[in-house]
Amino acid sequence: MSTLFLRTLRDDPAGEDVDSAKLLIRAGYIRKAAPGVFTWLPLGLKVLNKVEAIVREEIEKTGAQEVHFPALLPREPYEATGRWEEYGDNMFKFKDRHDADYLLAPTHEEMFTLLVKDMYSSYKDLPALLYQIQTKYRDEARPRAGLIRGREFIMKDAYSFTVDEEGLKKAYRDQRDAYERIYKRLGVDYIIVHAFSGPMGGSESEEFLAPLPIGEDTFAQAPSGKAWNVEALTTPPVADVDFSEVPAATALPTPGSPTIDSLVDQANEQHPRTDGRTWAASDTLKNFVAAAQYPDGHREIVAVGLPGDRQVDMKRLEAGLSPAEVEEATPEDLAQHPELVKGYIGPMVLGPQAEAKGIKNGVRYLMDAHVAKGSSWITGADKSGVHFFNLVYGRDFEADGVIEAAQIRHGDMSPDGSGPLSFERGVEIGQVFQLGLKYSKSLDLKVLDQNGKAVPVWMGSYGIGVSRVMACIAESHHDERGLAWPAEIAPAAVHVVVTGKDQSAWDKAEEFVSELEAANVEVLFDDRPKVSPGVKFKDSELLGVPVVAVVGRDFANNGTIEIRDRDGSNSESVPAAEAVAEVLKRIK
RNA sequence: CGGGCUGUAGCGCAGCUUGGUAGCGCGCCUCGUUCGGGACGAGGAGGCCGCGGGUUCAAAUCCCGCCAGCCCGACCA
Repeated sequence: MSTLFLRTLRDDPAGEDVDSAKLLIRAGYIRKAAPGVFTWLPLGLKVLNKVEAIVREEIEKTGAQEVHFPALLPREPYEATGRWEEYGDNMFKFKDRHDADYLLAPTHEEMFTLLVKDMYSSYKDLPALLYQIQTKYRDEARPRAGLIRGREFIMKDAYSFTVDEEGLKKAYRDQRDAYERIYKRLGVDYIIVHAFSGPMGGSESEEFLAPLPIGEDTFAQAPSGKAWNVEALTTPPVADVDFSEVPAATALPTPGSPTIDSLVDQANEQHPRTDGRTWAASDTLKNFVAAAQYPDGHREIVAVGLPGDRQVDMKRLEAGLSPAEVEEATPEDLAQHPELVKGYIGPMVLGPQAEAKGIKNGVRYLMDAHVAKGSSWITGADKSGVHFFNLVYGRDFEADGVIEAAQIRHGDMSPDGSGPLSFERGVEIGQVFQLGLKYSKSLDLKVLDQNGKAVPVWMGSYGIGVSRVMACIAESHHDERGLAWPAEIAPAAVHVVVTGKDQSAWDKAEEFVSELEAANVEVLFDDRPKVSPGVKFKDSELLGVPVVAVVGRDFANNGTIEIRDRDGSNSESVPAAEAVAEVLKRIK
């Protein structure tokens, strides 16, 4: 360490929000170069390289071959898949001196697809499995959490190319298994959640999340142990309700009730129930008007019916209307639909009812999956200050379809019916995806099958956020004194500290380090002269190497070397002659 | 993109209200003492006080503009 390029900091850096970023900077592993952009220092690179090595080793075991694309790419391939536009401001775009458009790749599906298209044209060439470990760029609106959400980050991305869906499923399975091995070896906790595949297209997809309170993704867990990304949650079918006793629907005055709260108050005041119960928000049906903007430029107005006691979850709604981007209908949107009376919008002017009445507004009416057939509602009567009571879904009105739009709450039934859901936060550290034919179709990747017929290739994509995983490990493996790396990725196996002014201890430490190195043990040797023991101990805790060996006072006094774990536990003083064996025992 | 806050030595910060020699802690250099839990003494190096303009005899400090960073929100395969 006397020559290691390192400067540890005593104070937390200003402006870092998460422990992993603070500690990695303080311990001299990384340095911030710009928001969301970091410089890797020798110790940080060591850890990163170890993470990469494990990822490489396990991915190679699946038969994947490593390639390396440029990060700097021309516009054309991204134009072909529509992502030049779709990525929007999140992609770093710029022009070269000839005024040609370029980008810093946020992802490489296009390039992999085109590469295979260039080189292969027969079913005999497949399956093919390629991967790279690459720096990716995304111009995040707001980078945060250090390496966890940066604008430049390192990712392993792999792609499978197979002639049929069965091949894809097998490749998917293989990668998924490899991911489990990787995360286990890295010593990072993970949970596999069912994911919505989003604008990437395709069908089956799972995310690997590191459960961390600082995570930005919320996932739901069922008692069965299964987990879902909130966007991917489905509501289990709700049983039909018997409405034979429900009286005919009536439109009643509810003056000044444009909101659910005011409506419930008005209903209880003006039209109290006779069964002793009071009206509640859950008795009302709220009709939310959304605008769906499709990639082809088409804008559709959609109404969604959902129980009044639930909020609209825009992410889930958007997932249901994919690939459209969804926002609440603007005043301009509503101006085109005078039949939609703000605050009093009801089913009777929407979907099938509208058509039956001859209102040709083209507004699709989608029902949230929580709403049971046969359930009766208080809902808008399309006139200011008037609501329907006892309007029954399936008797008085119908919908054009069912959608997942309502916010999921703690305690809701899980999709597999195993019990109530609970929620936790996590950081996405990997994702496996059955892309299907999306990219092969848009980029025309085909091979000739046995019959000489050109067929599109089935693709899968598999990503691991390498630098992000490292940060997650730092995030979950530290205490108030510093980092505490799992042995597999620690920058060294043992941190040897020499203290005191006794020359024999310094000589012994040198010898000890040589012996360890001869035994193939990676050593971080704190041989800084004129640095007090306290500083060296504090730094050893900050740096987080799992085993610490101290050659100092005890050696001078009685020839022993103290060996302990990073957290100070399992401290033992062993005769110098046995110290190497003791270290080997611990790092086994 | 909206709201809030902050830019002063390598790092963390004070000074700004009330204009007048630019400070503290850590780190760094030299000498000596110390040497198992962030040692001590003495001496030292290091600043376009974010940038530009204005007010003033005089601006880190007051005014205007810009830029950058951080936090909350929007956004986020």
